[in-house]
Amino acid sequence: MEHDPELDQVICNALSLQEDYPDLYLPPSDKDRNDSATFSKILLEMEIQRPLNDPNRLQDTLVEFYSILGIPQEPPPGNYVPQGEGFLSEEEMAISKTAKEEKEDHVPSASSQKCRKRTFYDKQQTLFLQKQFDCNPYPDYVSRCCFAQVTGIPEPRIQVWFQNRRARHLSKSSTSQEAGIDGRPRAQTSKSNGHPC
Amino acid sequence: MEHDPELDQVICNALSLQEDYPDLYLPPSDKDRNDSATFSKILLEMEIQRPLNDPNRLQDTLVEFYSILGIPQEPPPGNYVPQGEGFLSEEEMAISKTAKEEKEDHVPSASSQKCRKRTFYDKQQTLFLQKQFDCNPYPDYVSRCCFAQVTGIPEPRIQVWFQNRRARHLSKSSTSQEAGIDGRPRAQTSKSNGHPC
DNA sequence: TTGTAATCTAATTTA
DNA sequence: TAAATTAGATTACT
Repeated sequence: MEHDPELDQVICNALSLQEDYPDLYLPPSDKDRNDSATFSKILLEMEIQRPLNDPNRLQDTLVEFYSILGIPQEPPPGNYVPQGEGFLSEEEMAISKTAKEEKEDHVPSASSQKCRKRTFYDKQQTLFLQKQFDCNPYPDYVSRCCFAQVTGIPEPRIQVWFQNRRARHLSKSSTSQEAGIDGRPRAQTSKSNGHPC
Repeated sequence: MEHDPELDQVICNALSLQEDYPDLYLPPSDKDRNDSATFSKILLEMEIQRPLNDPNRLQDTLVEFYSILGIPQEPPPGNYVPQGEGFLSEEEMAISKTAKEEKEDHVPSASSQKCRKRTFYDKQQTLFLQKQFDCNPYPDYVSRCCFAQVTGIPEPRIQVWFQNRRARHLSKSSTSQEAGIDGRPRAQTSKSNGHPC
């Protein structure tokens, strides 16, 4: 078998997707996944490349395509209400309420949800991350993925957590002390700023 | 029913998690999800708060806990091999090979995977994002989620895409022209740098 | 080589 | 107080 760079690329993409979605680590329920893939494919292939910045129009479009695909739920991104009783079951009613209120607001571009909502981590998660931070304030991607697996916090959030933590902790220690932290001291002046790959 | 801020917080966390993992938009397969939740919970509750920076030790720990939970797969983050034939079925063998090679390398902290592997987007995805960018180079969280749904690209990746795109496109146009782009011109000097929430 | 995804710092805003 | 966002600079890889 020869080396196929195109296949390599496909694999890299797939792995990267996997790593963004730890759910894919689980035994897959293929039917659902294919539905999702089909959905995206149809949307893209029908070349909906008009600007989607009018949320109402996009909302309508999404609902339309979901109904074409025979998926009953309407898909408001950010407040979809799961039907099953797994994982989020206890919050279902409240989420439903939130979604309805959002609907009545009708102006998501206002103050209702410009930013991603702040995530709050519980004591165990914070403690865990702090321990890792004390050991190495610059965890690489693999480590971050490990932390994500253990804490249940998505890897991108963990990355942000470490960024913010470094901003607070390292700069403070560099002003008060000589930044004698294990791993790279790093925060020195403003040179060699890029990533350490 | 009274207002419960604690419940609100739980809901916010849940929504944020959902938004990081579009898979949760799908009809959930509850058993699998509970397995995952249980896994994380056990790991946290047994207070594995020792530093996880030795990947080999973590690897062993994860395998051990997976076996405790009766989950047969070993979970190397970044190169787990899915068993089903959905979504990634075509690449299974090749991914398996990659995972095995990674295993033999045994030194993930070297050059094998410090960074997240670069993701490549196909023409349609790029075209779609470019159209959105031309319309508004500062999509808010809701818009980014919409783009994520349509393109199948995870929201955090879309955020990075727009960051890089702004870095290239906006600064270039501001030097050559007067930055007369729709939406905020923004990139003017170096004041009011924070986020626009 | 060029283009682009990923990473970092520093400053900032919001809840 | 801390998570989220941005600009700007940099690095790695194709």
